[in-house]
Amino acid sequence: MAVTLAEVAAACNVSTSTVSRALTDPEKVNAETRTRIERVARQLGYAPSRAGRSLVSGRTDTVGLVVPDIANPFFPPIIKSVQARARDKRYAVLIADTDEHVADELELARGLSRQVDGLILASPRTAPAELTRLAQQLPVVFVNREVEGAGSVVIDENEGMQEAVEHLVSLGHRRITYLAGPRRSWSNQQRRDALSKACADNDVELRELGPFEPQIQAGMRAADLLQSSEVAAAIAYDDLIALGVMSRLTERGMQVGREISVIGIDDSPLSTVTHPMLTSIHVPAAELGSAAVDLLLNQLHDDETPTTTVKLETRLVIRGSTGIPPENLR
Amino acid sequence: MAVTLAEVAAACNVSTSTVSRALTDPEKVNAETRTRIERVARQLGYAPSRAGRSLVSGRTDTVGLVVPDIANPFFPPIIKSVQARARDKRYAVLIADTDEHVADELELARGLSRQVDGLILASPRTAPAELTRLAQQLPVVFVNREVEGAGSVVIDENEGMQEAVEHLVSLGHRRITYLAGPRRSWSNQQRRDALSKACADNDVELRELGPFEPQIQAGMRAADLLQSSEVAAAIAYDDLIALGVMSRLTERGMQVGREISVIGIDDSPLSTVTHPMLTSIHVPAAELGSAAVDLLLNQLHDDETPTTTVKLETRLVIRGSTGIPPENLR
DNA sequence: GATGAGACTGCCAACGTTTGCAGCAAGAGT
DNA sequence: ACTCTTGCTGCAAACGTTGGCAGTCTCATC
Repeated sequence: MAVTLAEVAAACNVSTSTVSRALTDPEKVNAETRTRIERVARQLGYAPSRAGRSLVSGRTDTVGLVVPDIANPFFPPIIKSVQARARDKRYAVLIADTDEHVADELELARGLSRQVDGLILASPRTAPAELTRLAQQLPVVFVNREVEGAGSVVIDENEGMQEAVEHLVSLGHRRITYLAGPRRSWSNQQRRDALSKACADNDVELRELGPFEPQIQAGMRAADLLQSSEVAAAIAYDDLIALGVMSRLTERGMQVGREISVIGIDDSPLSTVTHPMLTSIHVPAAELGSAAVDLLLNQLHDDETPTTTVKLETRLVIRGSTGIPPENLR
Repeated sequence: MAVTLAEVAAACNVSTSTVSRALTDPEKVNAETRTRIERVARQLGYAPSRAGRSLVSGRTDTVGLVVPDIANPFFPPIIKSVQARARDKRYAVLIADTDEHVADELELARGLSRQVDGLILASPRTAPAELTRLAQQLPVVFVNREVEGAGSVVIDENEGMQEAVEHLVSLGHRRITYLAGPRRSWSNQQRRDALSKACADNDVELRELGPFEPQIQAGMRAADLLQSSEVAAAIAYDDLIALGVMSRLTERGMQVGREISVIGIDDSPLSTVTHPMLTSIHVPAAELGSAAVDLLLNQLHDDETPTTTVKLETRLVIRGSTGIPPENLR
């Protein structure tokens, strides 16, 4: 079916080795024959067989990417940047979606691990011990999670949270409710801690509702809880929950940004489709992806680079969903 | 590094052939040795090398999927269902994102074609001749586009459009503006034709604005055009444009669903986050994906099955973004 | 003219798997 | 006791690529 080295070799009256060298190690072969081989190869439409190459090299030139939910708008930018960076470096990307199903996560990663050189796990929720074990079996980089003995790219939500709390305080809020993400989520812990610290620093009372799955529906559920507990300011685990909250509250006649302030996290493109637009803590999603690829590829090529953690900054993006609290709730 | 057939064979005192057979053709080997081999293989954590297998079989057990934009909420459900179905059938999925860059589309597909058994192209915008040519080189299934000589899964927007127009007419609209998608998009043509027919059937005047890229920003641009041309009812090429329109109009103080009616197409999850919620023509995205995989796998296994076109139905989902037009615009 | 160096190329083994073919042993039928 | 079948297993080739090693040829040097 496909054109092989042997066919090119035959057409050029040289051996397969020479063709192979001409195409991968151009200096090692006579300039004249090289150009001839290159011409014929192009003419015949030769493309090296990945399988053949992979068999002898032991590499697949493919990386795996496991995400919890492609439909969550937080991930597509990450996926895109992973793909773009990988493509630059001549790597293909195999993607798996766990559908937020924690139990499948490890299984999918293991399945992928057989056909890739390295793995990127985005926002994994599997137990730390398992992840460490996985990272011992092949190069793995974690996004949005720090794992012992493996490379990680994480975000530092402290600044963003600090800014968010200060923003609310400056508007007159003294009480903030956190709409928690999944109970065992690492980033939920990070965000809660960051918020907790920011609240303590600013002498703000912190309450919590949840946990909620990072989905719009869950946010709608959160909205009803919020409404019945007379909350004036809420920071959600992520934009999806925040958007669900806004949608539901607006539907029920509340004026978001006046009667209640809502802040999301991720600053996904959706933040701008609602009215008012969602104030959100910006997360540099594209950089998360490319940094992860860089880390992984370093680990693949430069034998044993230390497993570092890259930390990216966050900042608050103020839009219309936050405002001065009503008098009775200050 | 990885456990090979040979190691399992050595541990069992049999030949590699026997191990291979025991694991792939269980009936061909003695029950006793088979169970022994299976046990040892599991114990050693043996997993067949895809490269080795691929080399002899000529197959990769991988399918490629090319989408225009992962971040467009229309595609994630398709991607998910493609992955799910492929996984059921023991296929891996390689994904490429063209970033709406038409020129890259073919290049990405060709790149992928070297490492997959078949290809699924979602909403491609490449010229028909090129697509036909591609389909001659390897099995390809097109989603949201009909191509000569290749399998296709498309949607029939006629019913949905008919329902949409009837819905608007029943509310009192006599004029509809179509917010066109990309000029050379096949599905834009389909949608425009379906709308055109529905309008003719219902004696409604049809106008058009555009083209617009399927992005929220473009929708915002469309909103300003709409506002300056006193339109009371608009049907957008897709939800993203519709959402951008709504967002921008609301921001500028217009009451969507009262002063102006907006209808989207795709019925993406985002339709419910806005206020009012977006009336949209529902497209069975999940079925698009799984049908595409089924078609492709048929093509891969049952030698030469006829290249059929699967057509899926659409229907209108009425929400709050449509309503009775203001008196002066009837 | 013998020797050496250097440039280039071919041979061959190896990667891990599958599979046609042949070999072998055991049992059945005559 | 002989053949024939049946059931199981091993041998070896093949898939396409790479790379170590050795071979050939040319040319310069002494």
